[in-house]
Amino acid sequence: MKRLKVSNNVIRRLPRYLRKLDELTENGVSRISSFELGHQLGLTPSQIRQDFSCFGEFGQQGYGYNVVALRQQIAMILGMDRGFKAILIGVGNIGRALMENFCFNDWGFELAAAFDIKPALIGTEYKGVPIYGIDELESYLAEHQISVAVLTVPKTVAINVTETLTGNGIDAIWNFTNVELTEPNSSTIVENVHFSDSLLALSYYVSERRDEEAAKAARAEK
Amino acid sequence: MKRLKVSNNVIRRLPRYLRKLDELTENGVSRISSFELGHQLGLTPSQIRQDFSCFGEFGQQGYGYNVVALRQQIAMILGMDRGFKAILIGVGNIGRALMENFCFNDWGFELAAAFDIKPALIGTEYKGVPIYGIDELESYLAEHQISVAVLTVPKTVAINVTETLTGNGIDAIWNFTNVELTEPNSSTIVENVHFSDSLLALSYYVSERRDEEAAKAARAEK
DNA sequence: TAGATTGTTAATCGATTAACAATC
DNA sequence: TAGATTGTTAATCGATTAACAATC
Repeated sequence: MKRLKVSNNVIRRLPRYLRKLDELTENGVSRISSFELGHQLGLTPSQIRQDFSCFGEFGQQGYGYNVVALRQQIAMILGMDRGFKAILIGVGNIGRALMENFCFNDWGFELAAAFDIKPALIGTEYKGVPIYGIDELESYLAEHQISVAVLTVPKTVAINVTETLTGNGIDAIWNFTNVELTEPNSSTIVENVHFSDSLLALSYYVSERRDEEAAKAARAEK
Repeated sequence: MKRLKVSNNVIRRLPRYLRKLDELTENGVSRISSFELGHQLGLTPSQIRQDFSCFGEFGQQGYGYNVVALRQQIAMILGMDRGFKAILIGVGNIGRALMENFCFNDWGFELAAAFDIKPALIGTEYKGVPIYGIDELESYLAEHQISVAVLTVPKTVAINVTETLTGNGIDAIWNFTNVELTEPNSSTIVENVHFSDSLLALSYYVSERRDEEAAKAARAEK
């Protein structure tokens, strides 16, 4: 029953497998080998089999993997069947964009409530989700079993709100602010979505390519 | 002059260093050792010195690193001083949220234009950025030197738009759609922002913790 | 049965950590 | 000068890849 700790690298690949399997299902593919799956994802067949073997035996020799069954296993591993509840803090632009476009249900989450400080928003609903005042947050958390807080507040209040969240039984924070919340002391799980980090990595690779091209051109001129 | 290829892991840490250094500057800290920087970021001093040494010698024995100077070096490594231009495709909720909230300039980018298919938007401006029709995209790319396309279109048209982009000299795509664009054939740089992958990783870690707690409780009961 | 493909063990490769001489 | 801390080389650790017996 006791499973060896699975490395973060493996965990980060699981959602990609899930998306690919969904895509295969959509296209009517019902079985796939580690060779073909690896090819489509840019991974080696070995790695794929190693990854899966962290959690059990999902394939069949000589056949491969059943796409639907494998998808379901991975969904379970990721906890998509647990009905985790989430709340969203900060109904600004990013908050609204998430409420409108991101389908929490598709990934096994229920967005139960949102919180903001703006009086005009409090008491209203947005996309079927009730919006409460930020001062009601503490009592709300006491009365409801909430796992995840989606943090979409302005930078300036992020630390403050985080303290309220961690102090009142939130398991994890999905952090969209630019603030680094990963404190060494806290036991709260933090998942950062730092747009800027992503863009800067892109920027590096574009720069690198430009330099390579420039070097090539310089060599050609001589 | 020729630098050994730097690993992706190192590149992904650079933006974190940058943010931390900005925070230190804000707090009036002007010098820092690899020991202290590592402590604040949850990394070993060794790793930090190794990372920097991929790009040069930025510290001083017995002193540490000058926060402002180091920040500037990292910014250059990431290409933040190159004035890369970007365009945004798809002025929906996510697109608008980015245009409103994400400060491209802060990270060295200029958002030069946006494109959409909706007639009501075409010809207007949003946050100072002109919006053109999607049919003008090809001629626009021919006339302007654009490095990066921010892809915030609906899933259904993502592939189509991508082909236009890659076929007309775009270096990189910052992909906010749920579609996996990393084609094995294309040479375009793709940086994916998959919200769902991030949330599912979070979901896994919450599940794991819940299981641990349940196991603990079960043991205590015996 | 023969061919295909798994799950797993062993080998390789790469990334992180430790150690230390150099030097501010 | 003495203490601190770098940059770098060597040692360790972990992740990926290769190989292959098991078996559908």
